[in-house]
Amino acid sequence: MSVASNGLATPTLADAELAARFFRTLGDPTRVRLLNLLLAAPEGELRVSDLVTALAAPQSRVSTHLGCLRWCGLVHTRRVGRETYYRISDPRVRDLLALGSQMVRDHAAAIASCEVVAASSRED
Amino acid sequence: MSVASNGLATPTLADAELAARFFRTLGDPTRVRLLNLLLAAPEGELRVSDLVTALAAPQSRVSTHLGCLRWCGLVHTRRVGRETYYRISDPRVRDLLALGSQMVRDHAAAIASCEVVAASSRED
DNA sequence: TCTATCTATCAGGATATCCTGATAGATAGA
DNA sequence: TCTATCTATCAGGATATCCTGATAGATAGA
Repeated sequence: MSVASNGLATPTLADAELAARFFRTLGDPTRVRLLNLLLAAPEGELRVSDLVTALAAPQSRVSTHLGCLRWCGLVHTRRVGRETYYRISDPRVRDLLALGSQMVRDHAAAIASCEVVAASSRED
Repeated sequence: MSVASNGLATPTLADAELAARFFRTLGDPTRVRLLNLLLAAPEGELRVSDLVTALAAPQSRVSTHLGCLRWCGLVHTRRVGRETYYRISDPRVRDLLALGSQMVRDHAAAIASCEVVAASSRED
């Protein structure tokens, strides 16, 4: 990252690609729900089976998305016997989701109808 | 959105879908770069042609992504003759990108190698 | 040891997202 | 009026992302 003459950071293309990839990690409803469930968990952690129940989604889908979140460093795991406990690993995840949710509230109508990039050839 | 017994907000599925869609808006490197350029612009705004030059990207790509950002309410525009000026419309965009960049710095290695969901059948 | 349970991962297919090059509408200036 | 410029949008194709159902490995308990 370089610093422009106005003092603002100007990320490089590589920085932008990483940032975009990072935001895409938050760009799936199942992952958002998983993170919210973990953030709201009384002990701060839940097992895969708890999350499957809470989401009412197929176990394979839950595990795959948890794997994504884990790989990207947003959650970490603790294995006990045949169960795996998941927990948010970075407190900023909460801030990020809160900020996102807050903005969504203000732009809800626009975002709901917003097609990413190509807005034409789909009925949606 | 409902509020759980522990006082934490538990977004509904619809909320999660909106939030995910919102984060996907930030999930493309071209859009991240456009937002960063606008945030760093001296007057707070730039024309499409300025952005095309800065990104060294095809004009159609720049315009399409700007259209996406505009549609989702992150930027707004001002037309002067045949030129269009773009400007960040919500100050929280800066906070969001800053928070994201900060987290990326700490998780860079993981995120760089992180495949979203399906991690197997691609060489990348 | 044998069986049920928990989780991670794969295969195959569907859809969303993105790209490039071309084009059309509007406008400025000659 | 005529031409060059600016921007938005489209068509067609490529790739990324996601889904479901099946399966394999590990472990607990009978």
